Amino acid sequence: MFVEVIVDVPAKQTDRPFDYRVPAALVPMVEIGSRVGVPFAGRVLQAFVIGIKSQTEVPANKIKDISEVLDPYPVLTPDLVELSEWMSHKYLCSRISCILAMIPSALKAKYERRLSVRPDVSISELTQSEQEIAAWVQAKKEITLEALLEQFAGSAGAIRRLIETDVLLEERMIKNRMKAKTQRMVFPAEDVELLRETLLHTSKQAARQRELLEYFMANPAPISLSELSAQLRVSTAVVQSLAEKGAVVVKDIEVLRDPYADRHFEPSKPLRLTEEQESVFTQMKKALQERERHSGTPILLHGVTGSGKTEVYLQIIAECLQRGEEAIVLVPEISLTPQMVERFKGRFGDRVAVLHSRLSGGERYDEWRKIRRRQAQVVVGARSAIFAPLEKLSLIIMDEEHESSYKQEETPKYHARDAALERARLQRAIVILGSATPSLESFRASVPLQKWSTDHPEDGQHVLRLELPHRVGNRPLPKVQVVDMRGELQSGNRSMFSRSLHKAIEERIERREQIVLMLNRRGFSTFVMCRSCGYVANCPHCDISLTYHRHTKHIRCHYCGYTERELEKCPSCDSPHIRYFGTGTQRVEEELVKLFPGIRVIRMDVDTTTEKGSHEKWLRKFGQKQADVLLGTQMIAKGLDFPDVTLVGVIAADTVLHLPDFRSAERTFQLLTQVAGRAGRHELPGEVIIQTYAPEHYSIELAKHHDYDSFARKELQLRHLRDYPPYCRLVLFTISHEKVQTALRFSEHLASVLKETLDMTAASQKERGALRYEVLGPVASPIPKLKDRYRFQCMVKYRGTGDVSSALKEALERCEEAAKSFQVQVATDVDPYILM
DNA sequence: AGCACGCCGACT
DNA sequence: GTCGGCGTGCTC
Repeated sequence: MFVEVIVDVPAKQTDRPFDYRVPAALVPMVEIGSRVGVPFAGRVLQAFVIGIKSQTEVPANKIKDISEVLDPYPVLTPDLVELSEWMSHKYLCSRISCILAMIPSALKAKYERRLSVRPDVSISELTQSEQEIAAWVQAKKEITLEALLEQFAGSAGAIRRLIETDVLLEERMIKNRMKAKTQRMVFPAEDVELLRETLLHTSKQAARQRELLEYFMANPAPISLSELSAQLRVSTAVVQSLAEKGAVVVKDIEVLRDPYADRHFEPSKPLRLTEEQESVFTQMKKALQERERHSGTPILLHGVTGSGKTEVYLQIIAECLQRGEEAIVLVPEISLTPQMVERFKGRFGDRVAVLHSRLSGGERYDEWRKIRRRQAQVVVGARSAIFAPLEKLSLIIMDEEHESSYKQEETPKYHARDAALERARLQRAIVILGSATPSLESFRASVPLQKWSTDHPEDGQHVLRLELPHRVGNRPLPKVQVVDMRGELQSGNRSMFSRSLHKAIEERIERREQIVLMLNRRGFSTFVMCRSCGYVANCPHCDISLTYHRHTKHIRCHYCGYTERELEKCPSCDSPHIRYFGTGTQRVEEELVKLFPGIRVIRMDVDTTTEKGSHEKWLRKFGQKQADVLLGTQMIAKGLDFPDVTLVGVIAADTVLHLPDFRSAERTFQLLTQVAGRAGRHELPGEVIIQTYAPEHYSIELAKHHDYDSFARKELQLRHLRDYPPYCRLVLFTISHEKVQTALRFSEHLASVLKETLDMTAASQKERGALRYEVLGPVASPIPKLKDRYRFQCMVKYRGTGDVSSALKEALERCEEAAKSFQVQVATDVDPYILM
């Protein structure tokens, strides 16, 4: 048996399959997706099996045996192996980076080289320094190579010689960082007769032992030692005595860490669906039933805030489970709150696994293993949960599908929506994309039910659009008032709160209702400026102003981490009038306290929510009405549901609008709609006040009227006119080098190679329809200098159905040699979200 | 990446 | 002569 593997080496040249022989003893343990250890360039490395075959073309003198199988189960399901190939092709990144993104970081192997002195060796024949080293190792018994090199810095040669001459034995290991948690369990003898027998032979004095034996005769289930001693108040000595008599067996067994072990989830029953929900549910159920025949219909669920999307999700998942199948629910990281988890755990109990970044490494590893061992059928998680190793996956739900956090900004720079659609295609699963404000990409691809299958064949390019246009219980959407802040200023109000917002806050405090205040952090001033000469503190390594951090009294670069102490006087004019603009939320908080003495504010921003569990803590406090105002950045716009919130205020709605980003109007509309949806979700009616300097902007005007359809139509028109996604696709190349000239010259080279390869591709695909494309740039990147490197960017814009990835890959390969010799870095971002 | 291999200058 | 510094090319 031979296998093709991808070896865990982060190099371009090795990012291809290598063939190995599987020794007979390991054959039964090797499957597609297995993680194995293989000899590779003189050491043992972790590798992933992507193919199995009975023959190989590799010459016999080259082929080697795999050395071990690292896990009891394959870490990747076959469809994930295939998905990793799609991902590396689509996002122009290495196969191994895609595979590593699919497994918990606990499985990312560390390598370790342990040295020990060979027992029978005599040290006396060695040189002085060699003897010293050997003696040190002997004293330590075993030491890692790293530690030894550090101890005897400068004697690398001697150490190498000792290894080569076999004085030091070297053991190379693939090390798993994560240890399984164990629990001491007491197993009563299966034979009840044996227990009775033991009881007969136990003297009256050993009352505790008799008690315990009687307990086990009544309750023959295994029980943990700690629980047993707590319940029956017996010490472990008693259990030990019984173990010696053979009546019980005490054994450590592996247990999974449960991040929610200390929480109780109130079981919930399916709610009665509204007529609208019911018809949507029926369509979903139909898609699920027909998935084998139609290879899965993707569905866009467009439902206004408070329309009961989650209940529909829960019921379609129940349907999926009833069929013996499995589901993934993707949720944006920030809305993966305990409230959200509770709804899923409450309905499906232990069958739910939760994956998100706030879990500890061990917890995440164990939730993942729970899935791998088929103990969970529903996975709720953030972006990377799309890679959960479910084998009978038939349903993928992506809530708030428009959220930009679904796009990973590190390599591999994948979008979870596209990964979901592709994985669903491979598994014939159905995808449900849910949102109150669908992304324009999804909206444009969607077709309403009436036109489905008549005008649009199921070609994989379209999604079925289902609508939930009303809130549950016919509650009205909140009234939205837009306040023109220019008018406020003209009439003498220089506060950051308009008169309307001020009055509305006052009213809520009086009525003991609650308030959500949102500040769009981006674009709000956080820089350090001299009021005398206008000097702004900039990072010496990046073209970016430094940010003030009040709690540490430091100014810091957000991009490279450069930090210095706060300034006491201006470095340029010596003036002491340095103005520190705190983070936006801190300023708002100060102003609130000043204007409304006694007001209780919970501020949620990066500063207050970095600690584990702090996010939940603050929300719980707010839910228990320990505060009047919840003040925060975008993180409070999503998914929150508090019955007493009757006012939502947006301090400055248009800060994002002026950024040079074609999605800024879309982002503004989405944000305003989402945050407005936090108000009046229950009995009390809600009110929303939006402060802005651009009240006439269509994104604000249409958000005011909750008019998604008009917004989508208008925005699509503009995108079409300006030739932006979803009417074309973008690939962004960012080129960086220490010297401006080198960076620029290489960028020009890359641009011309991109043009050439695209020309060739287009020519060869001519008869199959037009591939239209443009290579833009190079231009200076919006952040022209970062970490002492100058940055330029090239953009490829294309439309059509041809395989552009292959052409771009070829172009990159053709430039690789030059890039390497000039030490130029090229970063590639397919379908970028951030154009910096 | 990181290992072996090989070429070349420095020093026992 | 031998040691170790670094450049090159390959890894089943």
